[in-house]
Amino acid sequence: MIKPRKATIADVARRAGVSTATAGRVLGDYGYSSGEKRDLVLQAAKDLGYRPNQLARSLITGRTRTIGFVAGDIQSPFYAKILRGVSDVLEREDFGLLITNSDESIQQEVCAIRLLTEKQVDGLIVSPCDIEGADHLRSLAEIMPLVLIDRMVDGLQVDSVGVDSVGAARTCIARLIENGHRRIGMVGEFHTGPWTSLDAFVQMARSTAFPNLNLMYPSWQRFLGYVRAHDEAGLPIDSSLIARVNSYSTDDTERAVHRLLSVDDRPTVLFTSDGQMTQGTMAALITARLRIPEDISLVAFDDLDWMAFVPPGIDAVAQPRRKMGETAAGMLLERIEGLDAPARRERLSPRQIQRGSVLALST
Amino acid sequence: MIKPRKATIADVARRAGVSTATAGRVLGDYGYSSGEKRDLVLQAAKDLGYRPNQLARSLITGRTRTIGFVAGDIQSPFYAKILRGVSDVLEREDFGLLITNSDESIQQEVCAIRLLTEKQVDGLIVSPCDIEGADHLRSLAEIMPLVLIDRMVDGLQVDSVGVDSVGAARTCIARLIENGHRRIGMVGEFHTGPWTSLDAFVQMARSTAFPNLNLMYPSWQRFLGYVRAHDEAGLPIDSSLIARVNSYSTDDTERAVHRLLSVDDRPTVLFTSDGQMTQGTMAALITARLRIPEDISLVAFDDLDWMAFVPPGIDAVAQPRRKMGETAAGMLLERIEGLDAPARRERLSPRQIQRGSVLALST
DNA sequence: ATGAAAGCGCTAACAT
DNA sequence: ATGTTAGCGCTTTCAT
Repeated sequence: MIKPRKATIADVARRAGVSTATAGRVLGDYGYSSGEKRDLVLQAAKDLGYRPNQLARSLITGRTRTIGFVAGDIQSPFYAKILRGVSDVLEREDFGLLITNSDESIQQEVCAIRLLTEKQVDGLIVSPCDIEGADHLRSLAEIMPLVLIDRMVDGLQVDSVGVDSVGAARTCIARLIENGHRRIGMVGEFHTGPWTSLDAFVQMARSTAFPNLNLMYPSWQRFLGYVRAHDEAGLPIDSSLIARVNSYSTDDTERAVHRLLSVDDRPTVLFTSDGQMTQGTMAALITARLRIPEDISLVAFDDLDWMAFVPPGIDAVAQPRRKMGETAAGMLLERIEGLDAPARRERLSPRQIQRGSVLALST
Repeated sequence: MIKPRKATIADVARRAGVSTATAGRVLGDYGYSSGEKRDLVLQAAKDLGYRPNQLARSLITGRTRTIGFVAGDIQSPFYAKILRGVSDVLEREDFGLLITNSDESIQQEVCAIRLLTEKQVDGLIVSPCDIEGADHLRSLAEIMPLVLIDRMVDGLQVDSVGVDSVGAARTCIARLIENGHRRIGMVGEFHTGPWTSLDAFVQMARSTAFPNLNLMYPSWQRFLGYVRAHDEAGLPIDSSLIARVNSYSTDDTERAVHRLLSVDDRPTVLFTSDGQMTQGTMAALITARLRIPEDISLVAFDDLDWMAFVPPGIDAVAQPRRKMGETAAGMLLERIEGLDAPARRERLSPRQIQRGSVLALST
């Protein structure tokens, strides 16, 4: 591999018989330039196969036309779809996209952000792994535009995009109740968050002085929707119906679901709080040889590719993931362009998809 | 958002009472420095909250510690998993990852590569959308390390990673034949490639002067495996059993499969050539109300998350996607470190997973 | 071991 | 409209 020294603006200028400034002006498309010199420079650039060095340009302008994305795990369909939306918007604007995984670890998140800022990205989209104590995000927001996705952070006034988890879960659970379900199981990742017990959370959910909904993890928000729907229907909350999974692992989820199903009066339907939980739950139902919806009904938060095939089709709350990515990228670009406005909260509405995995119970 | 001017090496040097060269040496960890000055500089850097500007460093060293990845579509599980593997290896080496989508369009691929090279990436991993006429890749390979993934390019001597598609398909089809299947349908994306008709391909597959296997699209390679298995078993090839889909669209695939199933003597088993084809095929089978494996058997190339749940579990040829990404990234980093060796072809072996979607036919 | 100075490739004042 | 010059923040000779 021979690396021929690449042509610089000085080379082009020399060949065109103009100054570097003029060459820069036509090549960089800024400032004045006459048609004559213009052609000269363009021709010279072509002859030499000139390619601009964005690094040099960025060093001086202070802008890289590159943004960073810190995802939980880019291989999960949730982030992969979001990433696609982000990427589409950026491509249109000729921006680059640097990606990293946090694996839900605050240390990795900090490292990822340091890497990205040192590479001088113009802005960052982060799906923060902690909604509190995120001091690094607070100081980050002071030095560059930041958009949060999926989760918000306490006391951080920056743009963010997410979905109306509480409302969507409420609607979803309300339908189950209308269909005669009374023992509604839920499978969620409740490892994180300030509430030690689910009952404590339920207590608080019913008090008037409830903390800002946005400051809860999505799974807690979905649980809140679950509680709200029950309260509205006058149904009690039985916390033995909630499988509290302590990780995003499929195996842990499967085990938790098995425990949930092994009780005397097992739930007639299961509601899962996200894609990971849904996969573990499906695995558990298959192992337990339970048919959907004859033996047990199922509704999932987050729609996945296979839900349309798996007979009889799995009902889902579909999050507009690609749109979330597009929105986040759009907001970030506006900030990068200099938009000075109060922090915006974009709350997209999930779509309820019914396919036949919920049995109507005759009560 | 107030942007306090960021501390530079000059600021640190001034505060520490040393020259910028010395400050640079300790901060950049190169050259000599005495313990005394060292502490001074480190302390000053800490006080000022100094963060190096990698851009400036890169401009001078000519290396950005960033590589680019041109995928077909990052939201597909295939690329998303590969990307994760790439990302893991890079993270360990403190490299950044810029990603782009080609959407299987040569124009977009060219644009993506231009964007990435202008940002001065140290190397590129590309899943090329065309295996011939890829001049831009040839000239790219002359100026920076390049690793190809999933597909190779005619006449391009660079490192590449893929799987043994021919062998894996052959093994897979051979098992179907052993199980008594005689009418084996295949669903593949055969839009691209030099062969106008499947029969012409089969002719060539049987001739001794066969072109380099690596210079075929994966779906053609898989079809070759299909042909080989048939030839070995002395079974004729009936091209009416091959659904030739002309895009990666699920709808097109579904239609093609419906046509395949509407013939008098329809196939007893379907073999799909990749994840996209599998999804379309599943949708078609559900619509046609065919049960797996009672009414029709199914084997898929590429294992997807849901294949373990969908009763009775879908048999699959599992590609080590994450490993493919790790391997590609590893090879690229070696080249970036200066490795000078002939082009390497890494061919990973897929794993055959049997779950129960193939019925043993009594013949 | 340290400092002075040059310069990576480009843009941005400032002249003219 | 064009050229001259001075950097952006850092690394890298080359002296000392």
